Amino acid sequence: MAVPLYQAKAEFFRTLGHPARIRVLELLQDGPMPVRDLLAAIDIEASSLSQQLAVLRRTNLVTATRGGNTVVYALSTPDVAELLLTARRILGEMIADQGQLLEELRVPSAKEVTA
Amino acid sequence: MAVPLYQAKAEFFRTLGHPARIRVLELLQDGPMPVRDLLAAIDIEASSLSQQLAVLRRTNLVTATRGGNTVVYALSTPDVAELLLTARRILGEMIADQGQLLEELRVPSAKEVTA
DNA sequence: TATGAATATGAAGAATTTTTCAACTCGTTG
DNA sequence: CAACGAGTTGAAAAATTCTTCATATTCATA
Repeated sequence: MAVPLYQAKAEFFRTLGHPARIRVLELLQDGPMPVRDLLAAIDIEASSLSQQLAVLRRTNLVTATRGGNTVVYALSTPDVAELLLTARRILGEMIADQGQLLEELRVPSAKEVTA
Repeated sequence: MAVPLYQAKAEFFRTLGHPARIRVLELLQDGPMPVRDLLAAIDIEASSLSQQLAVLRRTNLVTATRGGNTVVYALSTPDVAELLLTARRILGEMIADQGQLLEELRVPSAKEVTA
């Protein structure tokens, strides 16, 4: 079953399209981290985190290695960090533009974006 | 209702996570294009394309301007093209790695990726 | 103005993805 | 070896997203 490239791309982006998964990737930018720590940082049920980690593993965005009792995750390539950076920049600009627009229109936003 | 940044990011990626939407963005990289042409290029029902265009509009990734009887779409910022480029590169590398792995293992892939 | 072409929208059902909960695997330690 | 802690997995229910189809809009033109 051949998968056209544009569909592969869509799948790729879709795997980035989940809050927990994004957070995991961002945490891993600073280096490998055991599940325990991810769990502490993300505030989500252990089981749910595992599921999302499984998604990231399946798509080869991260790797997991078991050390004794704990499992340590890491980005499988630093490129991911770069992609996140680009996305962050674009999002920043888009939000800035919107903010500017809102400013111009003097309309209070119903849904503000914070850090 | 405040939206935390990591959630905004997830939403952003999710809107890229659909084959038709990716195709639209890629087609628009070469410049603005009327719906008619998008429709001809994408092979999807007109109504369905409209829905996806609406998603892209809502997230401000594209802009639509009506000229007489036709509506022309355009990327709202060239940054989007850059993001797609980065993603394309990463995907290429990831697929290459997988291909290499498969090669090493001499295992035929069940699901090949083509252009 | 009536008709037609291009595009958009609303709503219902179909399909996918998330969440949740119980059960399970692996090492560790008592 | 039994009991425990760390993670993972499977399956069903809950939530979201897609497709589809009928109906609207909007402009052009007969």
